[in-house]
Amino acid sequence: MPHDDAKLVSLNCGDCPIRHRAVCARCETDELEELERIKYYRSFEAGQTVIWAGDQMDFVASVVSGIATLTQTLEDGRTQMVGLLLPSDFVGRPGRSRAAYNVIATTDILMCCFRRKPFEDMMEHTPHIAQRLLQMTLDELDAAREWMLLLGRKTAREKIASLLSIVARRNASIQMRASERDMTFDLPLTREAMADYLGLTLETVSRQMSALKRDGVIELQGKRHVRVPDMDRLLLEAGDDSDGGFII
Amino acid sequence: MPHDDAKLVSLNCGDCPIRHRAVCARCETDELEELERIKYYRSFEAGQTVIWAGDQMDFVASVVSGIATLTQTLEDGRTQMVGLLLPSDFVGRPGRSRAAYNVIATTDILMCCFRRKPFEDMMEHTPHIAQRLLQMTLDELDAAREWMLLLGRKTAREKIASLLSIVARRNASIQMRASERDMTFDLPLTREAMADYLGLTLETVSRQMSALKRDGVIELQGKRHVRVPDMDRLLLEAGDDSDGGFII
DNA sequence: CGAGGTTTTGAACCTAGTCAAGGGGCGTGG
DNA sequence: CCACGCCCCTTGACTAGGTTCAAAACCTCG
Repeated sequence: MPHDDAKLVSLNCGDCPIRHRAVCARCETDELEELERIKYYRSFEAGQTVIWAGDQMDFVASVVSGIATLTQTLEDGRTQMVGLLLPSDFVGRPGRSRAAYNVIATTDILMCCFRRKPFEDMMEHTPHIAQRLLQMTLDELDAAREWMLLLGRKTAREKIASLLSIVARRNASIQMRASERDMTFDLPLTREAMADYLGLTLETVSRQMSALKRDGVIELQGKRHVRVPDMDRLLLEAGDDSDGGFII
Repeated sequence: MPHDDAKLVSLNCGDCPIRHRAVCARCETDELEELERIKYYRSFEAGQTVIWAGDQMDFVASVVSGIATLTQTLEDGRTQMVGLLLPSDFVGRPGRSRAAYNVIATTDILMCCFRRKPFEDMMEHTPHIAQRLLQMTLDELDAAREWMLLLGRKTAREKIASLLSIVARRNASIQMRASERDMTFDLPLTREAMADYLGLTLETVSRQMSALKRDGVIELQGKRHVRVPDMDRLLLEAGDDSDGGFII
């Protein structure tokens, strides 16, 4: 039995930090009440495995806070990250009883879980949930496809620059100041996790980080704290279209 | 204006070859009638571009027959395939007015199109469509993630073997004889398209095809016709788990 | 038969991987 | 307080897998 060490938490949906971005975003008050009855919280510490691929999984969940990764592995141990789970992201698939991927907590995380069967039943008569889940899944599919371009066609340097701009952009959107050229943030990932994200080795990640630093594209304070003096320069290094690939 | 040369076709939903697998799979007769009113057919010849990324797109569609590809490109021309569209697959995204990817017909194709606005409206009050679309999108997301593992972590030889087993398996499922060890099929893709799928150059694809042939994993009659004498051997070469990665 | 597109093959090159050693920060325990 | 071990990261030297550039074979279609 996993999850033995999950701590118990209680939270009112109305006060939930991801209330307006998670699967429940479109739910009305009465629908929230129904969800409230089947939900429970679980927390995991940084480094813990939330679920192993192939495990029985009788819940689905939203990430409330913290960061987790979705990874896939080949028998010989080669591993590829296939998803990065941020607050409000959804874990699990309605209608599927076994996990398809490993879910690993990168930082301490809190998850809002729903027992799978009741959740599936509720989806049947609550279009608001299915609608929101569809929207979220379509967004994830777009992100996965962007990522495929990165994995298949970008150079190591471009891959690193792309990852940094993604993290920077996400950070900016949280702090609500996307316009500034100068950006500072903490990398939530180890070099190894970055390598698994980008389809590289950790040595290559390290070398390219050093190269970007040497070339003045980024500044490092410690291993994880990054300053980007010129965001446009970084985006250029990432090799994307100048607009960052946004489509409305 | 593109699509000038699209041929007109007429088809009754009841007789449609993708009736039970496309977005409309779960629709009742009355819902089909409503769809029938907003649908129209378009056909494209092999090699034609159906849509350019960024183009205005005022329809969504199902592939009825033939094969198309979804590709993304960097400014310098590097291109990565991010989706392979087979009969019953869905094109376009409700709620989005501009295409995110290039859609290119690989063979002659026939598409069943729905004007976007009416389709979106219909989705609102027809849960059967949204439900089916969610299911299809989740499947696509799984496929994309499997693909990410391939792009990020597999060797050229494993990539080729993986692609061949995917095509072989799909072929078997259409012909309903998955149990046979020996399989024969036509590759629907050029070497260049294979390369774009796998994140390789066409030269590498060609070399690895030759190597697999030399090693007796596959037999070639012409460039495109493939015979796999031992499917298990091919799956082994693909580097996946022995079960092919199926999860129920 | 010739033209154009597709594929194969060869040789040189280069990017990223592999293997190995060492640095730096941090917590624990003497 | 310092020493030690541990983990994470960096750097170096070498290797290998895949790309690039180039040429030629193959196919199909007019």
